[in-house]
Amino acid sequence: MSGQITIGRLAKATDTKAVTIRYYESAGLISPVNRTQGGYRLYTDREKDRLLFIKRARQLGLSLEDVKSLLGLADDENAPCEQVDSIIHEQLERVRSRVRDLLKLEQELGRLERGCKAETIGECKIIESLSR
Amino acid sequence: MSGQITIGRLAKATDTKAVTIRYYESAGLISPVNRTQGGYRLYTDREKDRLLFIKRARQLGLSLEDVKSLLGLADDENAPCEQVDSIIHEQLERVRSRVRDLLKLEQELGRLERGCKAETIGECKIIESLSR
DNA sequence: CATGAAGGTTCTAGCCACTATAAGGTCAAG
DNA sequence: CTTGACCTTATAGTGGCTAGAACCTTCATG
Repeated sequence: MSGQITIGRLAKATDTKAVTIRYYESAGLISPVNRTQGGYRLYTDREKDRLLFIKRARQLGLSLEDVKSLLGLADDENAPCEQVDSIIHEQLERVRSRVRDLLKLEQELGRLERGCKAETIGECKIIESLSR
Repeated sequence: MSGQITIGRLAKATDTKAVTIRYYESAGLISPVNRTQGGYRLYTDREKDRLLFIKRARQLGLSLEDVKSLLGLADDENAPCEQVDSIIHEQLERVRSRVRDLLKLEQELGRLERGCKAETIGECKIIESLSR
């Protein structure tokens, strides 16, 4: 029961930045909240929960678009969770494919690194590989 | 000895897009070339080689900034190749660290995927995890 | 030599998810 | 009432392109 807090406190409480919270509002992930007479945004636990949800989803590497979908889905208790599953599944596939690509890259970079025993650019195997 | 070619032909020859080549020029990776009377850029093998160098470096995941440095270094035969090595080494480290992160993500996403046997959002373990 | 298609030119805006900066207004404590 | 921490909006920038508009050039045809 922390009552109403300003954006800075919410930022601290959720380890986000105030600008990011405002950005989420402008992007439609968090709806506009009540303001003080002076125009300061006032947040409640509701927004804190929502922001933490967003944070956790972002930590899964999901796009804001996907996070937005999840937030929408989360609000309808009786809807089937197929779409949730497929968002997660597709993300998993993206991650797996990215890992495969990066492992190939790691191999290649490793080969280059080990291959170069030169002192000067003229003899450098790395520059040589890149040049053809 | 292909002589002078227009941007579209260079693009085809290097599997790049013309806009990308112009972008590289504006970014300082390729220097401005001679033009026809009508203003068409005319490229030679020199630029073709340079572009292929850029492509290969980009395939290693290097930033245009790093590619630019490599191009600069490549031009000085007698310079030590330390800096080349360190660009590659740092990229390798970035890739390794990214792989580690993505593998953790894969674990987490896999757990979520396997954990959800629910039919509706109300019982969905994924939404539950994200909600706290 | 005229025409038309294919391909070139510059410029501007958009993508994503922020980050940075400026110029100003509000709030609470002392 | 002043101070200083915090808030406000607006604008521009990041990287590495991509998309589109409006216009101009080139070159193979008829």
